[in-house]
Amino acid sequence: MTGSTPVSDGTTAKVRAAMDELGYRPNGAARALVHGQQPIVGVIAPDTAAYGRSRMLTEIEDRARASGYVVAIAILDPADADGVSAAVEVLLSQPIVGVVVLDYNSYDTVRLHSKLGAIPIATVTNGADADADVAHVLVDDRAAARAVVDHLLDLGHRTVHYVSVPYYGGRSHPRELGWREALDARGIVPPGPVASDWTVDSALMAGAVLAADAEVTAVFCPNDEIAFSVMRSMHDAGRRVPQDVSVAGLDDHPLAASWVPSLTTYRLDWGWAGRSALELLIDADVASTADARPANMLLPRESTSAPLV
Amino acid sequence: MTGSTPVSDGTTAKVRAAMDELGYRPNGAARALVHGQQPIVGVIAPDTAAYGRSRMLTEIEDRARASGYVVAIAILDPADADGVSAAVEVLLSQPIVGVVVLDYNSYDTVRLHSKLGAIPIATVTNGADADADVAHVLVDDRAAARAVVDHLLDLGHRTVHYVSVPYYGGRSHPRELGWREALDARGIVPPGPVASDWTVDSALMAGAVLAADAEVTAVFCPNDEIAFSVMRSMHDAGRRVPQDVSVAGLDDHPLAASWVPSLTTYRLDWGWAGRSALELLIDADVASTADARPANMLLPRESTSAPLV
DNA sequence: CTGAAAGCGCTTACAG
DNA sequence: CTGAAAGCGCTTACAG
Repeated sequence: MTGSTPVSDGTTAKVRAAMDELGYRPNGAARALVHGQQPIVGVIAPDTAAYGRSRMLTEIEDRARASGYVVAIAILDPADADGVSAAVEVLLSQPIVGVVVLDYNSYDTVRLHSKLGAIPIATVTNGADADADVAHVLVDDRAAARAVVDHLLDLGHRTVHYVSVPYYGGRSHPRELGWREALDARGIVPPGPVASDWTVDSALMAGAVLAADAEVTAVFCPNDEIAFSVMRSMHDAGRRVPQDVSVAGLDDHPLAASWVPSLTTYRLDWGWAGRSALELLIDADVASTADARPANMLLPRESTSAPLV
Repeated sequence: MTGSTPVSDGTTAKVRAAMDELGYRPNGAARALVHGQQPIVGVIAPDTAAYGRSRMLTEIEDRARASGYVVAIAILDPADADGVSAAVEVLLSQPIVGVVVLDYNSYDTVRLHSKLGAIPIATVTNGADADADVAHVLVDDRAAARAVVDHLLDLGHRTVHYVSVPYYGGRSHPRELGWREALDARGIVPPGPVASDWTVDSALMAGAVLAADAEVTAVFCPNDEIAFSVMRSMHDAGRRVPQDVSVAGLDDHPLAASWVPSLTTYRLDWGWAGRSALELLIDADVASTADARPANMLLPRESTSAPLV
């Protein structure tokens, strides 16, 4: 069956026939015992419903299955350190091949555990905590944010406001850094960001705060979902998008083009990121991913325009 | 360690200390060999990015982890029978506890394989192919659709149009059946549905067809994502929602309330469905799920109103 | 080519 | 309470 030893055709056929007749299926656990490893890769991520992660998960699973691996998933709140530890324990109770981490925040926690168990990990990072010790795929959030803010500035806005979201260890999100960089480059002092989290309700409130400020003519949101809610709040406050306020997001969510007005955003190739991270784990031939670099791009749409004079 | 045999406290402590020092972790494969089963449950679903399924997956994983199970996922196009078979093989190469099927369409395929391997399965079904032989959680799509269409009719619309989507074996989707039922109950002959699939582009085209028909004053869409696109097409054609055309969806997508106009829809408790399906697999005490019945409900919002006279 | 032994890392009886 | 044997279902050398 394994093909490791020459066997006559007749015998092979007889064995195969018996297998079919009995519905025989090799026991993966026994196999794993011998090989010392299960053909399983773990994925750890918070909230896989968010657009980027859901894309990555889909592509990881697809790529893994193509190579005969099963994907085991743990979805957790990275803030819950105990929960993360427990989940890692459950995952590592199987002699799995490695773990793909789709969350920057729980990154350190997982790395800790991975060291304990010597389990390989690969992570998708936006650069903030890239670490030469850990295999990672880089998604350049900062450059993407800069491109969006530059677009807004190029349209003639004097400044661009930002909705901030919590980030790893109290640091600034790379998208926030990109926003600051773009303003700094033109000698503009960044206005104070309006705080939000990743929920719809919180984003609606942040949007209301921005809508109430007559100075605001352009808003950059850290992702498209937040931008949708901000546009809603602008509408509720009677401020037209883009005539009164331009709003831009980041990711290119599937609904971004359907929204009224359609959302200006920046496409990030999350599918590529997920796939590449997985290959880091199961492929020796890592270099092959280098030339598959994604075509990220700015997508100007209806939600942004020059400010009214 | 297993607690199956009495051991003195001193010895227990020494063993624990040694475990910590060596970073010992029991080998799950060896354990599984003895027990004849891995603490793994499989999940088979197409496109986990869609709202309902992403909710179910999240809850399934959460519930499974709480009981010490790992969730192994296979994401596949149900139309691809060979792909489904292959994925099931990969999944079943592990002696897993069972499989939760989140897709009505691939249901039969999986059942076939599950019979071969005698692997228990639990499925989330909308009633169309409910089968007493298979453990299932019922999500009453038909009743939900009826409630939405009734709402539209109650507002005074003479009829309600429908965007149809492909379904299992060429049959009508239960949401389509609910739509027909509601119209039939009032003696209204259902207008021909406009065909679409689950993609944004296809829904936009269906919306354009409906927008071009001056007779159309109310549209029921099989889910919220499609409704969003239909609203976009209405806008592009210069038809106002809800003044000229009322549009309603089904699911209560997180963005439904943020959309402009906010979308009238019907909340389905997908989290409950996923969780319950998993419990069917790992809990002997199935009855406990019965009284946890979800509070589904109609959510009238801005996208629907009485027709202009 | 074929057959039988050893061993993967555990758990469960079963003697002491 | 402690220690050592048997066996879970496979794969890999190793004799014939």
